[in-house]
Amino acid sequence: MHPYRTHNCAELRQDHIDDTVKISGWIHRKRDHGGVLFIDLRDTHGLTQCVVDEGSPLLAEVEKIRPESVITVTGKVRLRPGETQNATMPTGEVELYIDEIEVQGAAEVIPFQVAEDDGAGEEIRLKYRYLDLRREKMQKNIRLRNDVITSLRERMKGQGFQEFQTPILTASSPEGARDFLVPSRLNPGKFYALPQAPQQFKQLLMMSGFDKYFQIAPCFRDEDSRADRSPGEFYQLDMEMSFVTQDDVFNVIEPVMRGIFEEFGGDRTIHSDFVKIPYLESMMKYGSDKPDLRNPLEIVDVTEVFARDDVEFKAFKGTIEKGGVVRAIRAPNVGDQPRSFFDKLNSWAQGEGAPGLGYVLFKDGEGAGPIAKFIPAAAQEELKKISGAEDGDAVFFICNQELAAAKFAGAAREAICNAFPEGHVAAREQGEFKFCWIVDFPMFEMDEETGKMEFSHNPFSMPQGGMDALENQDPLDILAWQYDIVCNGIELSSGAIRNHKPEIMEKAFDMAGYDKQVLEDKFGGMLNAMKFGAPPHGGIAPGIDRIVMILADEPNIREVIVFPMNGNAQDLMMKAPSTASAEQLKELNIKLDLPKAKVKSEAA
RNA sequence: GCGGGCGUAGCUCAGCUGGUUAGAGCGCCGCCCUGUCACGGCGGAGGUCGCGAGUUCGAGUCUCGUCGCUCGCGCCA
Repeated sequence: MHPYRTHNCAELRQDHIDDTVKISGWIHRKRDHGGVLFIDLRDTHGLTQCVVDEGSPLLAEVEKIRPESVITVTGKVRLRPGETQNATMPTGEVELYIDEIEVQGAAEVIPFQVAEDDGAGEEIRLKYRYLDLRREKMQKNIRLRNDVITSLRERMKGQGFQEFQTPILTASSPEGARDFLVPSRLNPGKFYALPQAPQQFKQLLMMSGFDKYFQIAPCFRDEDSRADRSPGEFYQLDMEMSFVTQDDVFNVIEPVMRGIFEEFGGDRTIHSDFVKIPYLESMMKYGSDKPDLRNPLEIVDVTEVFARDDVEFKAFKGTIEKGGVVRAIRAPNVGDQPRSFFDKLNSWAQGEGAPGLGYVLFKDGEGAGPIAKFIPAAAQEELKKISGAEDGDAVFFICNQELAAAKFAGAAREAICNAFPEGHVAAREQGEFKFCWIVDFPMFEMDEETGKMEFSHNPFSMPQGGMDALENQDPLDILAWQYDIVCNGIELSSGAIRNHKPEIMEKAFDMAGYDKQVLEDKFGGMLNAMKFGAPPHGGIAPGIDRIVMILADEPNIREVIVFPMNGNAQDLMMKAPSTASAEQLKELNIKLDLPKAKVKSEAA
């Protein structure tokens, strides 16, 4: 007989009755009745009830073994008597009568409960992640993650993509997020950077003649965390292909996404259309470049109404005179909402730093609410016309400079939708995945603080119109072959048709204020490669953690990562990051120059 | 870097307007219990109320500072 097990903890059935079997696992629960004692033995597959029968010499020993200890038990499978069968357990018809028991790994008293969700906080869960991972929900999430990744691989391979591995120690790049740096011992004073994405490598693979690349790629970015952004590192389904247009990339990735969400989405439905929304339209209608299309509210521009001479709302007029805009959101059928509905939204807006959230409620044929008196009837009619509002609807207003107004209107659109009671006509749709492509991103944007022109997204994107556009269009009007894919308000990925022409590359970087020397220094490898025959190519890189997070219906991305860091990019279990020894630093030619406050807290 | 929330037993939390010995559930320890499956019963241990200052006759409770966690903004494919 095998030393540890003949079956796993989910296998035993009536077929096994009278067999002598051996199973191993963790003690999930113990129920001690004095004479007879039950153990639910757990492994990753399931649970099996084991019995220490009355009069067994093992009783005293077993009573002392704590929950979460690992044991191996040997004994005979027996049918459970009549009404003691448990229909809620797959193995509930039978039980194992223990003849022998061996403790493989004793457990001390555990800091939180594994067998049930006792609400333990994240800090302690991360410190004892291996205990947390034993819990049913985490096992399920991680299994889902594994299944998703397997399926992604198969779907990509099925479309003829080859899987690659690219370097982890590589060069820093000036665009994008902050890099993680790794000092080089062999090259004093020099540093590797961890890749923010294998961007250049995958493009170089295209230039190397591989047609279709993909990788389950680790990416490293030294940026602050969010609920949907794991600090430090995350994984992408990174892909790139040659001789393609934007539509070709969409046609490859849409069936992958649709397939994954159908396969693992349970009873949630996927909208068949992956709607394409130009960036500018998305910012106007949804106030965001990652709109949640389950929210039916739309934003409209009503600047002209508030600019009318007969409208006397000074707060908005002043902003309009300084070039600002007024955006409006129609909230349907809120005539019967209590005053608190509007007050809560107003205090939400104030909490966001706005003066408030003005509105007009159209009720009984006239406009009501705090600012209605500044808007004469004719102008109110105009507002109704533009926003589509009818009697019983309210229209909320946001006034600011264009970008700020768009962003705040986007936030207000979400806040208003969230404020609707359950079952409201405009409440967020449930049980759906609504995808969209955001396309036609601007190539450049103006940094509001410095007034300098910058790449608005990826500097390697091909400008629409190529060299001609760069030379002859207003830079701020140039669009890029740059796209994002969004699901339920979460940005899953962005991608682009890349710039594969060195002269366009040089021109674009020049326009973004990069010296030719910088381009040489930082992207010399790829720029050179472009001069030796580069195919047109493009790709995309959907975030795997986010996909799994949506599929698992988890509000926090750390719930689908085995060993995540906390919000401050610390691994509480492994105690990373940690200090380096004097020897290590010396070897790397590094001297520390720490801020005073840090030194103090370190000492304390 | 900024703003909101939280910090009380191993875990999750209660503790009203400041007032005697800070509570509950789970867990833990002991005893009892022959069929449970969140087993049950009786008893018990366990607290720097994050830390530091202040106000007060008196602070878990009020004030200020500080640290930690978390959510959001900034930042960021």
